[in-house]
Amino acid sequence: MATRTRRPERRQEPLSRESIVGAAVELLDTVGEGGLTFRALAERLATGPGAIYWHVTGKTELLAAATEAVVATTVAGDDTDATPQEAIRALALGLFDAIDAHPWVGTQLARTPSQAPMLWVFERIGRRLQALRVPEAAQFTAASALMSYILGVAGQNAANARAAQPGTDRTEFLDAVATAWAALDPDEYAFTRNVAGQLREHDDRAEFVAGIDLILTGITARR
Amino acid sequence: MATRTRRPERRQEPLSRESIVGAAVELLDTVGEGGLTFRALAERLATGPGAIYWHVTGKTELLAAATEAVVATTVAGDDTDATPQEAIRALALGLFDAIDAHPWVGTQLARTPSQAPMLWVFERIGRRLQALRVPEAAQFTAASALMSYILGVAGQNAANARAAQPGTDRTEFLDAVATAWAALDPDEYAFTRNVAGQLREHDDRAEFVAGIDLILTGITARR
DNA sequence: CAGTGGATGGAACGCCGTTCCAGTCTTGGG
DNA sequence: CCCAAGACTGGAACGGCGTTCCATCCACTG
Repeated sequence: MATRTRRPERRQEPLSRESIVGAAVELLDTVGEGGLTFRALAERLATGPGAIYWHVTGKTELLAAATEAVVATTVAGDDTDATPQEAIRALALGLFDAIDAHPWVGTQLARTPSQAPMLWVFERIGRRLQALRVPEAAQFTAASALMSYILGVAGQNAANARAAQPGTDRTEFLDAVATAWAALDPDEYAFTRNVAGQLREHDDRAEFVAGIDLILTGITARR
Repeated sequence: MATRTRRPERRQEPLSRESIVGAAVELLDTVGEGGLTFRALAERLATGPGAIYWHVTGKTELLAAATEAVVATTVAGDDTDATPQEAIRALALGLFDAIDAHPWVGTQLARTPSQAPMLWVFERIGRRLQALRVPEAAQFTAASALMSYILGVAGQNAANARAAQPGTDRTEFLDAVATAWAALDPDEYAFTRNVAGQLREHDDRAEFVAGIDLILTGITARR
């Protein structure tokens, strides 16, 4: 065995807010939203639950910090010389992809939207709307509508990820829902039955930008 | 005192799924989302937690049932001879008002949207889109976009209700946020600062239908 | 070299959803 | 008319959660 060369550091790597948030993100990604526990986190960090509270006030703040950590990397890409529409699409898609990779981010954003990350998004969207020459009086409405839509999709993606959690792959899941739709009562659910096929074959990402474009069209179509 | 005329019923009013769901709705309305507890529910129903499980499989189903109970009353109003746009607006507004009165419904809908209530809404919206002569291939996209937007607003309303919970009235709350926005860094948050005034003075309901109209405009604006 | 305070981590508290089960009441078949 | 069977009740208990408490430790400072 190795000789005890020096008295070991207090910890190999001291606890810190960043290390805790990092471990929380890993835990959320691997075990899911319900898997983030102060006990599990403590075990992963080789410490006790109490120590974590020295660096973080509670679970709410921890979740907010984890969300910020993920979103910060995706919103980083700044201005390009794209058209305002393209820039908004790109911004929204960045968020979409982040949520797709980390579904719990969707839950968190939809749950407490007035946090810092959505403020970043709101600001970026707003600037592009200004570039689109949206009248000042309509800017808040337009930006809010885009935000609401994005948050709605975020929540739904998170919900779908939650629902499909077992071994089932995404296609299976979609297929199951589409089949259930197709089996609905023909009188009461005529429309839903009718679009079951589109549900089965649709591409989430493409649908998402299509929705963004719908709103952008509405915004730019002067009445 | 009254004489014991007959042996008392097992309970004055027997437990039933409906009575349990009703009590759950009352609890959610009065004490909030965190106040719905099987113990609190049992106390309100003068029974023990175990008895509730005879009628309801668990908290998830209870929340779903409570949500359905509330939404069912609002989606009840059926077809009129309004234009499709007006009908969609009315449908969405009905949902909005229900969520405004019961913020926990917003949380629930945004959290598990593939449940029955949102299917009702989806169907109704879809039929109106058909009436609008939206091309079949675009119907799923259009209906989904409207749903996502509605769910996004639902989640935000619930979040705001959660955030403002103390004694603060809505105007105060909005004022506080608007003031915070106005105090942001002028370089990093130029747009947000700019619309802080619109945030302060906006009407949630009006903004909501404005967003619906934006999407409807996008849907009906053939490219 | 003493002591002071930032940092640690294990134990404990109170509450939750859920399960278990010993009972009670109702009912319908013999 | 009785009594087994089963629907239904409600209190106790289980395991796990977020959070708090606190005895302890280590790196500094004077």
